[in-house]
Amino acid sequence: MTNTSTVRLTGALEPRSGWKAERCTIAKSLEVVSTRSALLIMREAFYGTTRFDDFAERVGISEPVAAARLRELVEEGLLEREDYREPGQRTRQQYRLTAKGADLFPVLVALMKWGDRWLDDRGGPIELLHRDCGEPVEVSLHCAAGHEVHSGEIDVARRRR
Amino acid sequence: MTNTSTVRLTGALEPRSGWKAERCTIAKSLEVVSTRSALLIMREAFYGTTRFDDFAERVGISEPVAAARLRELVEEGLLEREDYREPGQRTRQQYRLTAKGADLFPVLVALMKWGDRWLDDRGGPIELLHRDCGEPVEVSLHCAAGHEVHSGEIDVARRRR
DNA sequence: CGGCATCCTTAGGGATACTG
DNA sequence: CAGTATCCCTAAGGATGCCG
Repeated sequence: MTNTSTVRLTGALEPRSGWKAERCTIAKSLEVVSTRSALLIMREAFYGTTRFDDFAERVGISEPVAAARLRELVEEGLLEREDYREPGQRTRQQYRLTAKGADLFPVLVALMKWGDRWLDDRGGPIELLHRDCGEPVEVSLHCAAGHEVHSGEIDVARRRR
Repeated sequence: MTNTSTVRLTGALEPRSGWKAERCTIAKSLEVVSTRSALLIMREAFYGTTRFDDFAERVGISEPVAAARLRELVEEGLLEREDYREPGQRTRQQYRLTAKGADLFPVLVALMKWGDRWLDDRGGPIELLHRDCGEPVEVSLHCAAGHEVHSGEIDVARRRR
């Protein structure tokens, strides 16, 4: 009997078919955000942090590391750097989420929810609440027909086209 | 005006409140699976891979790295190692997903979907389909009341209790 | 088959000091 | 404030070879 948590590979994806996942977009995503510091900087960006020193301090990394990660995240298009000046103040810089960066939010929530369930004895320190209705926010897998789906109920196929 | 992609920190979470995210479960999760090889091994586990050599070959990592990551993932409880013997065959080992490991699936799907949208010009090489109805599988954020939610519509609060 | 031992290179990251 | 420069350490990972 096979593990009920595995997906089912169909069509041209069986292990002996020569499929090597070289175009795997999980791997591609990890090329961009596989480091702890990169994902924690993204977390801070979602929390509203925009300034260099705040990123370094709140993530708990040194300035050289913050500088390297921020530069890479800007190069990859997840953050954009802009100067701004409030009336009577000097020019400041800020890093802001781009659409590409903002779209990474489900990854962070999925990591947080997993950690809440498996790595914290009190279910995690914070809660995400839908502002409109106050209900807790969850991450889930579902199909286009609206059914909730688990890993064991999934077929994997080459994208047709 | 603030970035519409950021969440809103409420109550005792404002930047000057002393909140330092030291119990952050995103950070804790990344302690377990922040390396590329760990997450790609988990991907392979979901694809049904169970044997040492297959992990190393299909992930594209050397045996020493595969050995180190598999050992760590077993220690962390995401995989379990077991011996099995088919009738008339010699004993083999296999690595199987635990409940804790299987629960990581949404993280991998979220990474894959992000990569499909932003890092591949054809929307990604593979599709996940709900076996029961054949419809594509998506990952989404929603509240307990069933509303779809985006990052800009979320309040973050300390967990009450 | 399922590893481990050894050696090597590179990347991630900290500490400190310095600059515009 | 927003970094850069320098130095150092450790972790990630590849290559090769060996072993039960």
